[in-house]
Amino acid sequence: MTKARKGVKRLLDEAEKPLSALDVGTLMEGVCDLATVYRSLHYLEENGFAESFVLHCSAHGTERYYVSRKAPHRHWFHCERCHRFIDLGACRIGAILKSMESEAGVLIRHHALYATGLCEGCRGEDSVSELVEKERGEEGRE
Amino acid sequence: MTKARKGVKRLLDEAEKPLSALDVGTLMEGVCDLATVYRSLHYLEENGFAESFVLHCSAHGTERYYVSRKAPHRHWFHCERCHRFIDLGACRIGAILKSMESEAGVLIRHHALYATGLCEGCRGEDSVSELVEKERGEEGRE
DNA sequence: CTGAAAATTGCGAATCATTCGCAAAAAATA
DNA sequence: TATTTTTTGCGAATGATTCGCAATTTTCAG
Repeated sequence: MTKARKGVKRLLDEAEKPLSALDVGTLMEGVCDLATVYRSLHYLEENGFAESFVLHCSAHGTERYYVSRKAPHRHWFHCERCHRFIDLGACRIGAILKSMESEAGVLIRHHALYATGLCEGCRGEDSVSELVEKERGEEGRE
Repeated sequence: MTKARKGVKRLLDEAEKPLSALDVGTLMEGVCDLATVYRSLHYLEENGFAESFVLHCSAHGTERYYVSRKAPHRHWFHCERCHRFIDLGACRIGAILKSMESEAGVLIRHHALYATGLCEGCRGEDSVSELVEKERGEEGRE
């Protein structure tokens, strides 16, 4: 494994949250090129060292996020207000996926689950009423 | 509601699978511009008529897919080989999300769950052994 | 070790999905 | 029906990601 790949792998292994290619690119500044970061992420994902999911948020647009597969598969929450990831713990939907799998007659090889909303710190009265109000206004319209 | 938005809404309401902006754009050909399709999709999502998730696949790259919110929330499977969507049925992870929500102290307002793998038709012996073999080779390497 | 042969990088130029600016056209209102 | 407010078309940005290709590293056989 080359220096670039080792470096990217270590970043993912040590990260306590999903990293975007750009996050990794910034952390690898001076070590390797951004194109190499992308190629390394692909390499790591194809070889079972990492996995990714794509998330769209107002602050960062649509980006693909990577996490190490060193630790057991888990799921993430993304705050719509402060745009931070919060760990939702280990995957608990294995059984449900199994039954969906057999009912639909498919072979599931990967899955992605993430939730979005407001984190503990961001759901102060202001933010909540603000959002609820916004929603009320919008849903009402034709 | 304008003609363009009505048209896009009807397409989503009648679709039996998630549609990408490009899918919608093609179906709206001659009716309205692609930029308007994007704007209409945003309008529909913001106003509770539709919801979206982002999926990356080898055939179509990273695209955002939209589904109507007319029918109850459901989840989808995407075949890695024929790249078709298959309905996995109504959402069954409400309770799990609720517990994750309280454990993490967050307020979940949306979630996305999808699975990928091989659909019934695509997991013939050839394709499966091919994939398994590919994986064995890759996972082994350093 | 050591010198190919094979695989990976850097860099800059594409791509691709998506968004924007702005004047023209359509819809909501008075 | 005139007027104000929104939306649309079109073409030009953007932003993330990918590609081509020569230069550089790695890997490997000897």
